Amino acid sequence: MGRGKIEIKRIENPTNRQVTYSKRRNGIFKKAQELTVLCDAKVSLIMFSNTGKFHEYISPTTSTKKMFDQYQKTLGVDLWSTHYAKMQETYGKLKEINNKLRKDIRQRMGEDLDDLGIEELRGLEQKMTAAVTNVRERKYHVIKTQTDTYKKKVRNLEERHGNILLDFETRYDDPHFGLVDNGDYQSAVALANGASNLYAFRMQQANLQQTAGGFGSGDLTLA
Amino acid sequence: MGRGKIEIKRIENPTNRQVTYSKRRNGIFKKAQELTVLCDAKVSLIMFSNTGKFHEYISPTTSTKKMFDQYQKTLGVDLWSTHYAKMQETYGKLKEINNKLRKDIRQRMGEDLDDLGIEELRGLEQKMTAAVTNVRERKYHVIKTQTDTYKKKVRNLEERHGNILLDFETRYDDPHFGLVDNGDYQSAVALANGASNLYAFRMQQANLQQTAGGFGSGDLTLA
DNA sequence: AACTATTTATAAGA
DNA sequence: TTCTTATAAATAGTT
Repeated sequence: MGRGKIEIKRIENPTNRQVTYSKRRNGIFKKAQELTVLCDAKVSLIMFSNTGKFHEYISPTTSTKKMFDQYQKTLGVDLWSTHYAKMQETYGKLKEINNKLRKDIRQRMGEDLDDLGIEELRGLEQKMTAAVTNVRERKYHVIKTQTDTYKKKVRNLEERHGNILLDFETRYDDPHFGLVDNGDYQSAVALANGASNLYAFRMQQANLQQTAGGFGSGDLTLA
Repeated sequence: MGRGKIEIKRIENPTNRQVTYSKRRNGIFKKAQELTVLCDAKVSLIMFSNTGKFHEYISPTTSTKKMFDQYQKTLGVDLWSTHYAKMQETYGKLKEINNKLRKDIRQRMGEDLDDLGIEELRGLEQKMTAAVTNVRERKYHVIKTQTDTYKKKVRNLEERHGNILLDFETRYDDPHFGLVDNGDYQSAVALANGASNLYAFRMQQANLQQTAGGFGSGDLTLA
């Protein structure tokens, strides 16, 4: 349909090809639109030129996504559905695992035991007993570690106070040294209350060791 | 392009519409194919008639899926990606939950306790101890139930055998009755071995009660 | 991008 | 659906 008949084969001249592409693209789009209107059809027409240029016609009554959904539905399955199916499958498996894990936990919580037989119950009890032992041991370990830490801190404190007291006593022997300006208020008070209180003070610190054996989280440093 | 010019508007006559659809469909497919060849383009043409009939043209150098991937790539993003992303997100959450559940289980198994503080360990131990108690109680319950069941069965057996023996003894008193044809082989043997064995046989059945107190799952019915 | 000779598509009818 | 054919529409080559 033109000045001359053409053979339907690739147009080698790039300019010609481009021009023909442009003209025929318009033509086919018009046809698509006419078909849509005349026959009340839904048409999706997507084209990429050999240079990668994108053009599309889509009937106004639909959308490209709808067309593709319908396409997949019509052709039964594939395209993305396999991907979808795999995702769904994965999802299902994850959920299943999730449920099993939850059930396991519930049983370890002593619930949902109705469908366990005696052997299973016995095994569960055994495992749990062993586990409790583990937890208990770990607890003791942590307690011990923490206690040791406190012990060390207390020992450190005792040492420092011992030194302070020693220092103090030394300075006490030296009447030229200002007492209160030492800056250690407690030591000063202790001194003021006499020698017996010095021991009490020491003991007070030492007693911390036992108190610290508990689970308070205070940090034992000098104020 | 026909015997008469037509207005581009929906063809109301269904037959005419169908005929036109068919003719023009061929036409547009031919155009698409020519465009593909002449201009080295990629064309995807998908159509649904108003009656839902599906037809498609796709350039031989590509595929519908490829066209759609390219379509999505060209138009930036979306279409399925949002759906995908949501699924991926859901997966992530499920996986995370599963991991937490697993960790919980591991801790209830007495493992992976390193990052628990004393309070947590103490709580865990307490919960587990309570749970073990539950399991143990359930176990005892099941054992008791099963034992009761066996007891009943045994009692039933004893009764039946008591009756059989009684019956047997009665018949034994009646010389007109054929012994072996009774069909009860054991009873017959017991008889053959004398009265003391009758007692032993009775005891053998009674002893089942203790044996059945264990956890064998055999069904205690007469052979 | 416009022109136009010519080919092609197709509306109506069979 | 397919064929036919008069006519409308598309477009190849040109400007």
